[in-house]
Amino acid sequence: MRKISKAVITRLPRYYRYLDELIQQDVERVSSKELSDMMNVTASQIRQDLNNFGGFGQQGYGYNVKYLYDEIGKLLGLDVTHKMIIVGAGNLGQAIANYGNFRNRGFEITALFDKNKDLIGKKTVNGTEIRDISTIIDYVKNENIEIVALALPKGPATDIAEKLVECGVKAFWNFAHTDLGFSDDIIVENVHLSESLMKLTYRISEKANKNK
Amino acid sequence: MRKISKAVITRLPRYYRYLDELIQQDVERVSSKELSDMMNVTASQIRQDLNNFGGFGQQGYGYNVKYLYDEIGKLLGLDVTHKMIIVGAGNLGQAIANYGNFRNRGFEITALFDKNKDLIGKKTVNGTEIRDISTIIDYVKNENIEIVALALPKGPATDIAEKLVECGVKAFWNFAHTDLGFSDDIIVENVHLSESLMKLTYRISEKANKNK
DNA sequence: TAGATTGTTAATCGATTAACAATC
DNA sequence: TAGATTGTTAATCGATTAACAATC
Repeated sequence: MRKISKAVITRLPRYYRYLDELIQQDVERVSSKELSDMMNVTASQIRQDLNNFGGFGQQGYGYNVKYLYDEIGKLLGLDVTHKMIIVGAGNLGQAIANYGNFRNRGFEITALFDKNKDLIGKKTVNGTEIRDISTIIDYVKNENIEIVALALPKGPATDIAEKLVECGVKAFWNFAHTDLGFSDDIIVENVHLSESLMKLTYRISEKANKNK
Repeated sequence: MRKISKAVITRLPRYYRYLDELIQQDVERVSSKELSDMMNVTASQIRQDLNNFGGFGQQGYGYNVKYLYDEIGKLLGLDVTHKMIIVGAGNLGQAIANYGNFRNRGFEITALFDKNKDLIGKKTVNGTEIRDISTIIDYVKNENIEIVALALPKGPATDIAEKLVECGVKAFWNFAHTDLGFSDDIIVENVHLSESLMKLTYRISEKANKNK
């Protein structure tokens, strides 16, 4: 299989979302042209993207919605369970824990961790316990945690992440305002909120300058 | 000025972040080569990117860190104040309101809105009041709000956004799990958390398959 | 002046779009 | 069978990298 580009991978979850909507509308089949109209991308691109992974469609028919949805789900690793913990039980950590759909899609959030004694053992978030961050290393080892969400400031996030890498964690969902500089075999998916907001304000100023 | 590509715009906040770190380390000048080593991009790309906007450097010297930082800040619209409200005062809305640095960077969060009577008028987040969502239209008109952050489920988010567009809002920071299908003069910056997480699990499965 | 490093042009690479034969 | 639409090759477009003259 040839190397899949980042651009293609970024589009997969979006296809998945639109297919989910079609399923909810009881739509059984869809052509690349129909999907292209809904999603504002070219039909050509949809067909190219999908054919990176295999022939999911059928000439003269199009794509079976449910089948394509399931296949993309498999590509995205949503057919297996992922054990995840959240480090940092502030608003952001709690928001992640509460993001309802995650559980339905095979994500199992087994614990949150924080250093705040007022939270540890005293509060649950969506039924999940908040544990003492000093116990995280043993926990991760024993529970075979696959994904660690980092919802705490960059200093402590970097420290914790380094320790966790040493004990075998291979995937981080990083909300801290820094790039964790690990080697390529450690997967880091960044969510840099402030950078997203800056893209927004860039576009605002760009528009303002145009109207001058 | 020629059309700036999305890829370039996405990189600007990242340059900005690294320059900020250099300032904090009292570094005065930096060459594209040095920056390229720090950031894992090519020096050529840095020079190309910056030259879309003007000659910020000096041959034989490199770039003055503070000057370049300020110039990129201006490009990103961070030299002016942006009035923003947050719709949805759940964990995510509160997390956004508490994201400390926003205020320092010229973002003024003037209110949160929610439909939950237990929150309205009863709680403040980082000093900001939670208001009744039924009052949002008048508020936005009177207060001249520029950016609306949508931190609520897709159904209500879509409804509210449509009403707000009618009364003149031009920019949304959208955390709802949907693409708001507005015309091009409405700026929408999406933060699709679940799609980010799926990119992560894609990479996990990809790696697992490779090792088979 | 010599050395360093930008700004910028040209070359390469990769991604998107167009076109159409294959085939359901 | 005829019509529709995919899968796939070829053409185009755009973004990244390389190279080097300009210049501080």
